[in-house]
Amino acid sequence: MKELAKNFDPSTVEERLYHTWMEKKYFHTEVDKTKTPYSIVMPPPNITGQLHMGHALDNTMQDILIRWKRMAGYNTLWVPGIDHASISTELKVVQKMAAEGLTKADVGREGFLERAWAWKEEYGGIILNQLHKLGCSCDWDRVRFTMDEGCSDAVLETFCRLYEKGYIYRGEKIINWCPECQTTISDAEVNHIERAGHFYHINYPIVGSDEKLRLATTRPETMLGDTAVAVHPEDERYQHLIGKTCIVPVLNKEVPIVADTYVDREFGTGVVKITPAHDPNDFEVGLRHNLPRVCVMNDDGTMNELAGEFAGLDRMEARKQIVAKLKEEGYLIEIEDITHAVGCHERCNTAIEPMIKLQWFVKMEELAKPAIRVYQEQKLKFVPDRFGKIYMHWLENIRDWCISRQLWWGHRIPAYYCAECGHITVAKEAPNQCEACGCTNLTQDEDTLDTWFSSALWPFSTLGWPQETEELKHFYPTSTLVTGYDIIFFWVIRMVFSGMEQMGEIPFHDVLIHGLIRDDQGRKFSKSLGNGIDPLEVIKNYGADPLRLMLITGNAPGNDMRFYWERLDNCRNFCNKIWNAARFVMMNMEENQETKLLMLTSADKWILSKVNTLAKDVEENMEHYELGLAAQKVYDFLWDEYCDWYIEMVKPRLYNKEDSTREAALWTLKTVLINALKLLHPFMPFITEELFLHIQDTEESIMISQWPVYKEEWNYKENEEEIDAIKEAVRNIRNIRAEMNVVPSKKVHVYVVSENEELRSVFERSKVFFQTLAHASEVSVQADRAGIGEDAVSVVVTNATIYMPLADLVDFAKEIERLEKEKEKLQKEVERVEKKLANQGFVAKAPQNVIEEETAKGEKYKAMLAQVEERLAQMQK
RNA sequence: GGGAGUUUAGCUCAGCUGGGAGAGCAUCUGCCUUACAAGCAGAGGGUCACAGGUUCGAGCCCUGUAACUCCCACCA
Repeated sequence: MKELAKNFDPSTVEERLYHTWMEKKYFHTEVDKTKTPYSIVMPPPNITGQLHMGHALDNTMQDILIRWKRMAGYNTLWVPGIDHASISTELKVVQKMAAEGLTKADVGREGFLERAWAWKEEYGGIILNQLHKLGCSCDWDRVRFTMDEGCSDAVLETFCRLYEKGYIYRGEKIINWCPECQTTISDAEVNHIERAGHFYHINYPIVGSDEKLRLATTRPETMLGDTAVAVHPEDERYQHLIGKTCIVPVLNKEVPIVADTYVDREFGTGVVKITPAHDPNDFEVGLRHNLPRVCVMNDDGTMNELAGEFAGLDRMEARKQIVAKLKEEGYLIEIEDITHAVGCHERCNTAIEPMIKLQWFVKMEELAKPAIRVYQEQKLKFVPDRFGKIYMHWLENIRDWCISRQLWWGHRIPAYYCAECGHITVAKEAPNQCEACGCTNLTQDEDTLDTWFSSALWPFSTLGWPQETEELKHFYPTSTLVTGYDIIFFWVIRMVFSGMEQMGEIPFHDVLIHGLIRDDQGRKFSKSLGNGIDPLEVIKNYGADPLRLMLITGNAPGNDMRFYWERLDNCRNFCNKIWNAARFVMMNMEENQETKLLMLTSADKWILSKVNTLAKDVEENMEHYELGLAAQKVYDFLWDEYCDWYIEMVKPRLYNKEDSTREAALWTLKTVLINALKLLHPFMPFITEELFLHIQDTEESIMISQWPVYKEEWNYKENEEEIDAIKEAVRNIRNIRAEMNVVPSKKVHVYVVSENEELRSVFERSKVFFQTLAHASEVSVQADRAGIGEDAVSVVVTNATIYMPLADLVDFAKEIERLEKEKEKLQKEVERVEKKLANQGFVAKAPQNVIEEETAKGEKYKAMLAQVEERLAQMQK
């Protein structure tokens, strides 16, 4: 048996153990139809990112589930992977090129893609290696990338299928345009940020009248694209103007005054300028009234030639100059300061410009229906359930998904345009000729797909789809998806409708949602605040196990949590605690033990019973995804019950080599520890494995050992009660001693007086515990207080009174005072119970077991009260 | 405008289906007891945001109020 170091040092074990696990292929899975499948696909981290606390939490949770199910005998599969993250990566590569003085135009599409792939090769693997450090037990033989051959095939297949069914279409619609990134973005990528702005009140003169229409706008530059002014059809103030025309100032253009219910009569003056090319609502109004669309902006956010004298100016500069001109010409009435929500690109925070462009869309209405249905039918379950509402709300209000991006890094849209007839051919393989006119003059669409288009297929593309692989048949639908609530819109929803459409089945049964990790002040981790904490740094200083335990405990599912170094200290200390407990057990074990008939004592049976219950409780928590509660229970068991009580109780038997129950103690120490380590393994894989290997003196890993289950033969209820009585007595003695400042080195004679014969025999057998745990010099168990001097302090426990002669230390008056207080307390308890039991409603309606419990409590307190009273009577004599 | 979450010990948070309030850290006291001072033994500290209601019984369920946080949303 190898000696253990005095303290746990993660750095010496983690790398070695992980290496062994990899070498022995413990993470690898083959389809095994004899076992129940349990599968998880990892939310693929972006190749641009680095491992942050969110990843650490997300993957720890997945690893816990996988390790648990693996030990419990399931055919477990955890597929790791990475995401090409089209826009983020493209921006990174562009930045990198900029440092070399190059632009995308300089290197061309091919050259750019070469650089992007090089980026992927360089950085893509880094984050996956970081997951090794966390201890993740994913099947590394199955690593996938959203742009690898299989995933790309799945993307093309999906695109073609959706196109054939009419779900994908190309259309000229108003989209979100980022002038900075020069691409479209989806609605989900727009953040509405409250910003200070101005409300510009402007007069639009009516043609053929002296009247003016007063209206207000936050974006005066868009008036250059105005093609109408709208009022509510039932607004009495403007009835006479409907159908007339007015003049757009500065531009001096005549536009119609239309009536549309979109206008809110209550808001502002009830008059709205209509710019169909630059506002989603105006676009709709324009459709209804057949208005022309005038786009006055270039892709880079500058004004175009239709902006007349403002052409070439940036939109913000144009705004200033237009306002100046309005003022100069007397059209500007007022500038009001307001704060309003401005749509911004989540990647670069640039204010997005709604623009009309010809883009590719996914028609969502029909696709959303099955996704709604599976939730309603409870086939898809969210944990915690409240996130299901967010999911539903989004699906019920879904709009068509703009999927084309003006980027190069990504899946290129498989649409080919005919130069002769304009026909669009959509096909997985580049066609040789136009399917309409047969000519060969075809060019492929320049755009790529939204990065989430491929992520949406992840649960089945990683299992081989569109091929009908064994893996796909066996592991789809996957079991659990673990992800943060911030990604439900982007990803979860799209996976569900994609799964339903392509596979005809949900992609996963349960969606386990977690919150965000924040800093100790509750702020989000962010680069600009510089408050980020690198998980690798934590692992280096504390170890992966403490980090994992810290992330998983002390926080309710779905809630955000704060990162506290103090909690990490505590988790590290816990590691050291169990390390030393194991060290203690091993120090006492001998080589070549003979297997003797085990003589289990009450203490042994008590702790076996406890670890047995623990297995049951942990299992139950795990099944409900209450991972933190499960971990907490193992923690409490090991520290409180096993270390602080059991090990202390067992020491005398170990130190006496002649003790006939020594073998039983060692066996129990080992058995219970092994069971607890197994229960802890999913949470803290490294330390549990290291200790397991040492204690068992084996090569066989804990990660493929059998998960503990509840055993009826370890149910020792009576022994539990017995030890509980001992613990109560010991605690009370310690309490008194501490209160009276009796130092541990001062041994005291302890008298236990009880009328209960059975209890006396329990205490009689347990004298040693009073000696070791309560520093008793001698223990006398008797039926009455014969022989106990008057100078004793006393304490009342269930069915017994304990006396300790402490002659010089006892202050009679104080002692009486203490007992009076105790009496008062007990009287209150007795009253409380009696009142409850006298309540007819309670007796009639409360469940039987509750009534029984209360009755038992009442009797217990009454007995204790009698004991206290008796003792007081003695003292007052 | 709609929706969700939070409010429990000095701090950060648990508390699973309603049956006498918990942890870690911090504070105080005493211990270097041959597994662990990253430890052991003890102590103090909470009208569970507020107001009603349901119930024999509410931190937990219902209604309302307040404060904070987040998400969604086209009010120009």
